[in-house]
Amino acid sequence: MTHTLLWFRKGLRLHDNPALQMAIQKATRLMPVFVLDPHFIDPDRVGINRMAFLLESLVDLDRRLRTLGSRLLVLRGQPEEVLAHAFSTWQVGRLCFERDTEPYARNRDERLRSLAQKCGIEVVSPTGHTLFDPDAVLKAGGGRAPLTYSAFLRVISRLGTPAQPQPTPAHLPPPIAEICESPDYAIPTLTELGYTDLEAVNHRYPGGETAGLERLGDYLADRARVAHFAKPDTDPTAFDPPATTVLGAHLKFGCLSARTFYYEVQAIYRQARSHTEPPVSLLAQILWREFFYVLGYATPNYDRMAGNPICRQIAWDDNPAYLAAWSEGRTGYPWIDAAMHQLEREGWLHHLSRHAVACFLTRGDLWLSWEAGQAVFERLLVDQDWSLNASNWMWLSASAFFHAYHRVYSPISFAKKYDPAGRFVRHYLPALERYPDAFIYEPWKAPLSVQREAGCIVGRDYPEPIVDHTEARTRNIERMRMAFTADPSTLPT
DNA sequence: CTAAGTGTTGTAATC
DNA sequence: AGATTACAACACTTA
Ligand SMILES: Cc1cc2nc3c(=O)[nH]c(=O)nc-3n(C[C@H](O)[C@H](O)[C@H](O)COP(=O)(O)OP(=O)(O)OC[C@H]3O[C@@H](n4cnc5c(N)ncnc54)[C@H](O)[C@@H]3O)c2cc1C
Repeated sequence: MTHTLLWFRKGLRLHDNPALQMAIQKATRLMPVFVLDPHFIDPDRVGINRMAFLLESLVDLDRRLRTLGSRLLVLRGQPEEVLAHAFSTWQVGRLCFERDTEPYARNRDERLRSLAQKCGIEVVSPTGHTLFDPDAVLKAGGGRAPLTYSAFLRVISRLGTPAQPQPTPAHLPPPIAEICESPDYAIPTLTELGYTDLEAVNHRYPGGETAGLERLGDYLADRARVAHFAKPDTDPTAFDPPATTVLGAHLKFGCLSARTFYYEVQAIYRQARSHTEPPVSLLAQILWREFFYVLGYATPNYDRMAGNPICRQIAWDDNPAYLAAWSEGRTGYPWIDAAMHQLEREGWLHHLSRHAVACFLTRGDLWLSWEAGQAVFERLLVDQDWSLNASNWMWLSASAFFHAYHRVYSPISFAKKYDPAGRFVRHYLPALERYPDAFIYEPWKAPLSVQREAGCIVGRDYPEPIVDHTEARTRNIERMRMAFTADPSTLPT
């Protein structure tokens, strides 16, 4: 007779879930638990779209558990406290949870592990979130995380292919009788968690395993698009529908298994006459995720410049007015502002839009720290993912991985090649809706008569550009050059 | 050790 | 119109 507590954190799914598989091996009673940790429940730090996505994912998980004779039990409070209580009241003998390599999680899980062991509880914590065990990747790389993508691909090729996805169980052991129908463990509402503006929930694809698998199926149905997917050629201004999968949040919360994604794409490649290759292919995208997960695992202070051995040390400015203008989408550059409004409204941006706004904030125009941008993304992105967010911010700010700092995105010309008529800008910045195409990316250049005609006067109804891009770009490339020559001692050894 | 090859995704001017 | 080039010359990996 074994009472097993299965602790869901990420990995909010029943398909390909190693922790679940191990949990049911010996269990006579299975208690599937999610803990509402106050650390993650904070309307000031977690945007409403991501919280809504999480709650949808929990509702779906509960529904799926119930079809297998089980249910989700939501506990509220510090994980150590509420789980310690659960261990004793439910006579738990075994604790299973998916391994999480982020620093907060490693700390938390270490404490939980020793607590459980003190209570004589067996702890099982398999890898399930990534394609490979990050320790196995490190070992294959000689104990270091590769710093280039191609070196990373070589290293993982030594590991063979990722483990095959595990099937969804056909039935589950029930929880102990007293709590099967108890209303005490219900999934909360947004209001209960302190969110007030419920109208603002506007993410495009709902959360949950069911929705994630469905979205994957829908995207993969266009086999030619999958086979010929080339990331830099996808259109950042496409929004209805977006050009890429928008599966980031499902992958981050584990509603969708990375291995399932991997093998489903492989299946299409096998039937296609030809397909694209890394680094641009669709399969390559899930490998980028893997690459950055390993780096985040192996690198100290990964989400900061200070004390981060792979991050170039740069004397960024501190300018709260610029930062506010950027994060609130009022820089005076319509393409940048429209993207920031899309981020705020929907919690998602195309990869190249992320490039554009990140470059603008850091080395391109405003010369502000990537950490400030990371914090804004962390709050607003539905697919916010600790390793990926930090990695990509370092990339765009030329702090690590990427060094061709004279390649600066233009906030005027870049989006024009995709969307000369400015559909994207008009959609996300309705104030500019009636501008003629010729001025949609540079409204300040429109003659006053045109501005009046369009019903939007620059400086009154829409801001003047906060910096002159051409000047800022020249100056910042020079500053970059100095940062690159100034301090070679900060480079990794 | 040195040296050559390589690197997801820029822009603007030019032919 | 699509490819080529200047811009200015970097870091990491591997031979
Ligand atoms: C400044 C900046 C911050 C970012 N922050 C995040 C973040 O917090 N969370 C996040 O998931 N992605 C982040 N990205 C990476 C990338 O932009 C998104 O993963 C992608 O745009 C999400 O859209 P999608 O799911 O349609 O991507 P697709 O192109 O459909 O890719 C499928 C999946 O592959 C993975 N992937 C794709 N591109 C990358 C990449 N560059 N790095 C790592 N994994 C990748 C993601 O899991 C993604 O969902 C960031 C990029 C930048 C430039």
